[in-house]
Amino acid sequence: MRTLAKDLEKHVGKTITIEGWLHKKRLLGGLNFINVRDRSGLTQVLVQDKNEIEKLRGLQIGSVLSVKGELISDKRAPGGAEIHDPEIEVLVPVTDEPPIEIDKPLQHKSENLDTLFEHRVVGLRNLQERAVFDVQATICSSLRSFFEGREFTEIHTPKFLAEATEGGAEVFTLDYFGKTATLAQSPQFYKQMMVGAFERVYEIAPVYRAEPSATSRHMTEYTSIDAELGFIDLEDLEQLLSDLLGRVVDGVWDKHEIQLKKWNATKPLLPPKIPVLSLEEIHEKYSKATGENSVGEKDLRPDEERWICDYAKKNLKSEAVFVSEWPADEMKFYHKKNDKDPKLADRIDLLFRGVEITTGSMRENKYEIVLKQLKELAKGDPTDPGFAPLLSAMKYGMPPHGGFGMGLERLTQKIVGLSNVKEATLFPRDINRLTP
RNA sequence: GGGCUCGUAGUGAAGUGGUUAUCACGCCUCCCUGUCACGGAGGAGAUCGCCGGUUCGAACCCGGUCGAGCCCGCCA
Repeated sequence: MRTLAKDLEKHVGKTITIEGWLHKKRLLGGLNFINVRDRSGLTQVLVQDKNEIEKLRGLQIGSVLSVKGELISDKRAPGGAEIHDPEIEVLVPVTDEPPIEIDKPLQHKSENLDTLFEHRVVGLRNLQERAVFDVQATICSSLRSFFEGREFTEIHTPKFLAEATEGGAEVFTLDYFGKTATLAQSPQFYKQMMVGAFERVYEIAPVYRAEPSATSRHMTEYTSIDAELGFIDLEDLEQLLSDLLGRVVDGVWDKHEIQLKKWNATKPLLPPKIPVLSLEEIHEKYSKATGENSVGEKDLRPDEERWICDYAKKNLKSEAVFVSEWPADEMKFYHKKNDKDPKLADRIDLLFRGVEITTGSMRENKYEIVLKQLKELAKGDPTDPGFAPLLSAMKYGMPPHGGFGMGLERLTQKIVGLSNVKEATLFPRDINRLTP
């Protein structure tokens, strides 16, 4: 019967067996300490018997062990208890030195990220590396519980698509039994169509972008958190996102506070309602403060995104900020124009700690208008099998609806405080990397 | 797609023209009875990314090439 590191306190005084990976050796001569890692943490073992310590000679960190012995309470031991007089069985000996250190924090300098990713398989055994993905898993479970609590249905949409796309981002094309298929750059059309069936849907799944972007915030494959819901307006969407981000941050800090401290992460300042600033308002503030003139530009510069987040943290007590009032002539065909000012689109971007993590919008739900916008804005053919199903959903009754897409890795990156989105990605894919 | 920067033991770094290429971590051997970034002594490990050029002499200067990073554009 195997005991896990997290359950040690229940077994003090008993003989137990632990199984896991050799994580650290500290050989002092007569007294020798080894740490064994399992899924729940580390267990310290005190080895004094020369024959037992001899079994570990030449064994590298990562060797798989089974250790049987008496669990003794001792306040000098990390965790308050340790195994004494062990009988060690080496299940899998490892003799090759690991290519990357796994028993102390790794450096994350940007120049050396390549090494980190090249040896990801072994590097993730490092507890501090792994913590990033424990946090990411909690982000996902918090999201699922948030969405379930609000009666969203989780859906799974296809990633192979016919050629027509929403425009904007570049798409990958591939041979599909003689036809050309594309990889989904977002579940946009599908989640909208499913509002007609479920009213509220969400999906957490990979999307693919063929943009030749080599930056610290772009990848060719990333995980998109997509949600779409009917019978709402733009303010409802803002409040939903405010609640969601707050819930995720609370969930993560409740569960991983100790690990986050090791990353020097601080809990983000987030008010119950994230402040909203218009695009033009931000341009004006930025231009006035920096002397760089961005007034009239149809998007935010990366530097502007960083600047306005600093501004919001200092002046609005929020490390997230919504950007509203985007120009309608730059919008996607499925976006909805503002009722009062048709020069504007009902779109909001969510900036968090200097980077855009979300784009959300109200969608045009009237069949004739979507049809018109498709032709004019996307130069799309309504009979194209890529567009026809969406139009069909509109034709047969779609309520006012809206939704958003959020980058899971960017969110993880900003919560942990990493400088490159790839550090928050298990096996990153970018224009230069397809392995491991 | 444009611009800038960087490739030196397994890992991270120092070395800006002079012949045995330096340091730290890791690894190996020995010593060490409370370690927890253990400590001490010794040792192994590098055709200085690759190709060519300049030079009496190149890790260092020049050209090319391959690889990587950052910024911009674009996006989540």
